[in-house]
Amino acid sequence: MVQTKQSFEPPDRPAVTVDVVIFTLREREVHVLLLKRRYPPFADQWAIPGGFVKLDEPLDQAARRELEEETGLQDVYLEQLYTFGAPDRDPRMRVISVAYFALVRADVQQIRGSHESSEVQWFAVKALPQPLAFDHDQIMRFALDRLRSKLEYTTLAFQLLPEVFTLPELKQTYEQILGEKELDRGNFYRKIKEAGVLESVGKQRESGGRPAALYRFQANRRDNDFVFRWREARIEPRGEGAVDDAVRD
Amino acid sequence: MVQTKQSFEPPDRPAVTVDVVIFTLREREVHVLLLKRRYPPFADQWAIPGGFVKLDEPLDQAARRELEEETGLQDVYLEQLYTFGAPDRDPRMRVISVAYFALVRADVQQIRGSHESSEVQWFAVKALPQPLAFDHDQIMRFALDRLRSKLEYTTLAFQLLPEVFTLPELKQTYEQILGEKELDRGNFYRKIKEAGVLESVGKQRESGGRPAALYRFQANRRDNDFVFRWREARIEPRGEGAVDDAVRD
DNA sequence: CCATTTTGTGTATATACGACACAAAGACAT
DNA sequence: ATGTCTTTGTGTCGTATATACACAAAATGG
Repeated sequence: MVQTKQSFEPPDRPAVTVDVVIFTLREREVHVLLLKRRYPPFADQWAIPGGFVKLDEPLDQAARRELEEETGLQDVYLEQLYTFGAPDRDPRMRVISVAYFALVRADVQQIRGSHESSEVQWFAVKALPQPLAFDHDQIMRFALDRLRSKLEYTTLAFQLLPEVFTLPELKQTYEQILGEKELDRGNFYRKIKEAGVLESVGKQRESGGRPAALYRFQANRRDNDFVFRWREARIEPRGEGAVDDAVRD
Repeated sequence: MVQTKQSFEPPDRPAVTVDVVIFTLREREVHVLLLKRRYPPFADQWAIPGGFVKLDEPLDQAARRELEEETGLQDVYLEQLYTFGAPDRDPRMRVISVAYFALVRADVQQIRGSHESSEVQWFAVKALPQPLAFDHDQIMRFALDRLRSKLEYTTLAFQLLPEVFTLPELKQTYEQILGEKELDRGNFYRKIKEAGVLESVGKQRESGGRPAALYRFQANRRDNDFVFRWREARIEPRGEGAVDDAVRD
């Protein structure tokens, strides 16, 4: 496939990697998966999993491969986040990183440890080790911002919950991601039910007080004409344009 | 800077380019800048301007360089769009393209023709030549989707208009980008004025009927805490997740 | 000076939002 | 049993916001 042609001789090439911010829900809190680096640079610091893109490999396939290597998970929600390319972000060489974020369900927890690095560990996003290696603090901020903002108008939260869940669990997930503020139960329930994306599973489950009804996300709704806006606990709308300004990438 | 280190020998590297979708307003319509390719592949087809990223060059600086080379413009709004990396998107070799979109003001029209390609031309987005070279049709769809969706909650439209403009012009710009449907004048005026981002310039200008008042965008509002939602002419919310699905990149 | 065109403003109705009260369903203790 | 406690679920009410639409204002031209 690589064939030299007239007037198409690219200069020295940067390396290209994918990094994947993997979110999940553990004990009702949002967590991300980090690896501890064994060698310099940034030895003994925590980093987002990632690796080189193979020459004939699509970008999101590379992201899925990394995800699978680190967690053993397949078929998770994956979305490209942003591409980071500051010339000095890796001191060894020019590395351009296409960052992704992934959401894995709370009930599929057969996460296997990785072989490559000394340690793999879930961290609550509220208690991340800092600083992370490379520019991964910045990537993490991007991922969290995106997750928060998309939560306001998509069904992303369902990707984090187990197959079957209760409304209090769903509500708590929203609160976790959006911030501290507690959402109003009545308004939340009404809005989510009016959206018509929930399917009752009839059963119940105990949790201290009155049992909560179980629901399942309407999987058949492949027509994603669904918009679920949540404004009550609005986070400061630091628009992406401003973010970009801050990147100076 | 490039130094070989232990256990960090990347495989053959893909080439990395930046492509820039450049939007402007010409005769009240949204246009994009395209180049006609002189050589294969895709000879004589139209393409989005772009080029290789230099080894020590930040990504958005590369995008600004391409933009400047093609249009002579500086200090325009620029935002990273998405990174396209399908292995076969360029038949010659593996090329990963970081796409950007730019908004240039209508009044700064000293666009100089390019030297590199045979032709440079503005096209109305409603009358694009098709198909474009490479996967540029897809990139164009992405850019338009992003422009539309960001128009609902940011001040992006002002980046397309000249320094001083009228409310009918602003309204028409929104209509152009959002689609066909005509927005309600009363509601639009009220909303935009309540947002408090307009500064009256007092003067007037003729246009057939009653003269329209002139306004300037409040530049001092660098604090982008401003949110301008427009819902009336809601476009089908094909969320980015769905878009990603469609990419299969 | 009256018709026409386009800009600008006001109003009325419907819908959505946010705060809050209260009922329902279990567990547990007395 | 009965009452208290806790959490879930539903209803309501005032307010804000959105949308549709009417009408006034400022020019132009016969």
